[in-house]
Amino acid sequence: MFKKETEYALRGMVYIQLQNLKDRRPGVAEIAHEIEAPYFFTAKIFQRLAKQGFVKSMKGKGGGFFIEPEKKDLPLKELIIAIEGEELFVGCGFGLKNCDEENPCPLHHQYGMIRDQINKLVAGETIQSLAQNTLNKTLAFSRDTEK
Amino acid sequence: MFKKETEYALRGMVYIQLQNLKDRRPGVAEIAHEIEAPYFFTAKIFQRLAKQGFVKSMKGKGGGFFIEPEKKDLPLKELIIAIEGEELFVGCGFGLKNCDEENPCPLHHQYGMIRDQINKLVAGETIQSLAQNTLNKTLAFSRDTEK
DNA sequence: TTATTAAAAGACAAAAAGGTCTTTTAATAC
DNA sequence: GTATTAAAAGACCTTTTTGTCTTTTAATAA
Repeated sequence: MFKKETEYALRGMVYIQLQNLKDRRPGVAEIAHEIEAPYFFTAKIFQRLAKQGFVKSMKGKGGGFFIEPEKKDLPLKELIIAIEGEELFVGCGFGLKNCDEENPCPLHHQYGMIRDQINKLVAGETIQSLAQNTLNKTLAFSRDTEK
Repeated sequence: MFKKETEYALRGMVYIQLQNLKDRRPGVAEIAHEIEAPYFFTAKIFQRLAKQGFVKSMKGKGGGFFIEPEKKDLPLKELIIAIEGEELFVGCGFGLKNCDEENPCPLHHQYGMIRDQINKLVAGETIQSLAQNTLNKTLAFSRDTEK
């Protein structure tokens, strides 16, 4: 469904938020390890997210990543679109350019319902809501769970 | 959602089926043109599908592709899996290897519902049912519609 | 100010996806 | 048979995605 980059970004953002709630700022090494993503790839992804303002970072000793309070309630959708574009949210299941109500592809209505659900999900959930899910439900999304 | 290759395959299969219903066997050139896919790429895709038994082909004059009666009711899902594997139908939205009921990711339940819908759609529809959709609904899935 | 820590920047590389083209094989038409 | 038509086979290429690594910059600690 999502690209690897998007998956790593989502997992990493939730991990950062969870740590921030404990007043910690995890660094790339910690994030990559916990979300089971390659170190350098993780570094690159979060550099980009930092440049785009989704996270803040601090260099040097005690440095690491953190999410500003006003950003933690950003819908996942915006993060996803920033990474992989919006095809998933607007495209036709059949891949047709000009598929619409006037001119529907054979999957138009059925696929439309699924696409609407995807939209609803990622527009409704936020990094914060996922972090809360994790806290509430005796969690599970990373090595944390192995305890 | 789907790979380009899958989209072309779905569009092409439906087009072949529609033409078969008119007792025609379209060739690669015709298929590629009608579904707006690159000629050589389309050729490669249908060679593979022929090798896998999803379509039959005939060489030489009057040759082209056709779908055997017993194959036309094959669920889209089988075709899709043959092309791009089953990740879409089994994977975790978060990309976790061991995400399950015991150990759910923060998106587990919400994403699970979407994945179930996708499964239901592609398990329920067939090349034939899509062709019928097209015939019934004053169609639309290709250049045909430009009339 | 020097050492250390950690992110930023950016080059580089491997793998997968997407796409192109030439040659070969098999069918039909003559 | 020969010519023609059209798929099969397979080499090749381009772009995107995924991943790696080195060097630079900025922060803190001593």
